[in-house]
Amino acid sequence: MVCLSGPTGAGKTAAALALAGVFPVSVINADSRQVYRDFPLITAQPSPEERGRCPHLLYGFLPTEEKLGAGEYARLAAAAIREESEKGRLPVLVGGTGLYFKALLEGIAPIPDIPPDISAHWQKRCDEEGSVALHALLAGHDPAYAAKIHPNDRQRIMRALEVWQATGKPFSWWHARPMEASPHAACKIGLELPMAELEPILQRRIELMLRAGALEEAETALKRCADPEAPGWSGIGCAELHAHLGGRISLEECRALWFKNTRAYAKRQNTWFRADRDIRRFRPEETEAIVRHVRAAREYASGGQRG
RNA sequence: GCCGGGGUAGCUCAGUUGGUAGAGCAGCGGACUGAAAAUCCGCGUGUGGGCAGUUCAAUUCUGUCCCCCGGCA
Repeated sequence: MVCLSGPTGAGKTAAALALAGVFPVSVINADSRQVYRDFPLITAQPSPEERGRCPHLLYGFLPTEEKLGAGEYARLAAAAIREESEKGRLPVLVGGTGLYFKALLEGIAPIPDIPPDISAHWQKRCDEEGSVALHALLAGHDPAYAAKIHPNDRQRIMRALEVWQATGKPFSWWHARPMEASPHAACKIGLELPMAELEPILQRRIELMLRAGALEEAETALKRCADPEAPGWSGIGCAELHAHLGGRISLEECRALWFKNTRAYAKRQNTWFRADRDIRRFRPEETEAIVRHVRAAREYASGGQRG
């Protein structure tokens, strides 16, 4: 399979379709936001026209009020990869969510789902006592993991505490258990663009989204699910439009915030993918080189099977 | 022209009873095991508007000039 990563706006969809012009590609989403049904435009999902050019899986199927954890994603993606491979198609994972790629390729600790009341309990305690106090508490039960995370990192502190309470085992105990990595060899490709070149693209894309009806999309989504805390609303663009529709910020402020947050996100994605030395990097317009690279990887893989 | 407020980091500002300054945001770098478009961490030399004066020492006090904002003319 091929894993196509890179920051938002770098042209992953176009590169995937270029591959689809040469190989029997099935595109599988690897983006935590493009799974949402109510935000096809704002999360930059492939258009219906684009989806018509080859099979596309795991896009736009989740309602706004539901969340898709990395483990559940990895299961869905692994099943899709297996099915498409069996059909003789080349699975091309496309997305910008580093944790999803990691969970899929390297596996993820087999931790059971946490009952919602336990999560809510730690959320409440964190609000009341603060993350530093809970970090100290965590250090008493799981010093190894507490040492790895910062006392301000409430999200990770709460996750570790709820796993510990719900399973009776420390978070780091779970991490030490064997994980199920993907059996498929991955050809990792990363699109890369200097921030100075990416910036105007991101700026322009927001304007295009607004012109194409992003406000209307958010209004419709608001009728289905008005809760700004719902998982689907936490996407960049979604949250800003929600605030604007609620009258909390002007459209101009919305635009500015949307761009600022998108840019910061692209930087975080670069940091994540830069750390992976197995990724072969290309500029977005190097489609021919990308095709050659994938062809070579496929020949190597099939040769390896024979020999 | 007069009266008041102000000129300090890229931006918005704080502070220094005189010992040459620090927050937020932005920017840059990093971490990342089920919310990950999330959640966090690290990085701060800037002619303190210009010039002069007082002082051992001025961003701080004094004078003067320049610029911005509000009011009065």
